[in-house]
Amino acid sequence: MGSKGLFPDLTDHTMNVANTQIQMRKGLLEFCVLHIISRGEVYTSDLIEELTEAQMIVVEGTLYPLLNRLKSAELVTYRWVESEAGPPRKYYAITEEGKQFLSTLSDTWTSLVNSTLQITSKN
Amino acid sequence: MGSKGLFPDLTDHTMNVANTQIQMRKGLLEFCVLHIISRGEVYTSDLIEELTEAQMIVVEGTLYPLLNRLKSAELVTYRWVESEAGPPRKYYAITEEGKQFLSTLSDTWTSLVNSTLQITSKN
DNA sequence: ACCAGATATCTTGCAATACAAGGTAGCTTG
DNA sequence: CAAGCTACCTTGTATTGCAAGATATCTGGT
Repeated sequence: MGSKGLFPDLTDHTMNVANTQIQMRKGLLEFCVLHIISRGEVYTSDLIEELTEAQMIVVEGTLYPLLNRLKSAELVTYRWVESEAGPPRKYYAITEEGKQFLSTLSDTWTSLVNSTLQITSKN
Repeated sequence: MGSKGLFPDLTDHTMNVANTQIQMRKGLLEFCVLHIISRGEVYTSDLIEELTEAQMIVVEGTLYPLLNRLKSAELVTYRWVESEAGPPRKYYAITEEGKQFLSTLSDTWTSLVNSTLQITSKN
């Protein structure tokens, strides 16, 4: 939000709903992706389809780096599978380490929902 | 997670639980802070106290920039109030614009909870 | 052989922001 | 008037969602 120019930043009221929605989804997206993968092998288009069905829109530019991070952290693995029509696909599966991580994330998510409820239910 | 050095980044398994917890809270923190302010004038220590009670830890270095962003976006206002013991305090109150914003955030939050539930309840 | 289109993966650059750490300043007490 | 507390603010770092575009594979029509 910083004004990096020479002038006072009069247009810097950029805190908008869309931006906050993005913020809210961070981390949650990782949680959901890991959960979907934990249910069985999927590739990227499968993930996008299920996330979109659940009203949680995600684009490729977001998902590929996220999957690479999960892979680097050894929370998921993948194997190449040839497609009947088109280039080969990376099918992702969860690791043991990933399962433990997912379990902790579930607890964190439950806590956050409860904390938010505690605050927003006050009047 | 990129390896920026000359060697393969063997130590780059930095995707940890704490990090993801931070991600999950982004945006949500703004939502909760705005909600607390909407219930009546508070200053920073009040906010920290209530957030801590709800297990949503936050430190000053996070909260002050956040409050300044809310002020710049005209979602909240503040007035100086002298303290009986110590330096004066900024007491924050929500604006009409802030109330509308908060209402939209509530809807977003509800949607996200439902989306996550839809995904994580599958098996 | 070749080209167009569809599918799939990956990369670059930008913007936003939580946090750690440190700084400034007012007030009270001994 | 020095020490300690309270309160507000700033700087630097790391992370990451997204837009936009690049690369590569396969199929089918000509």
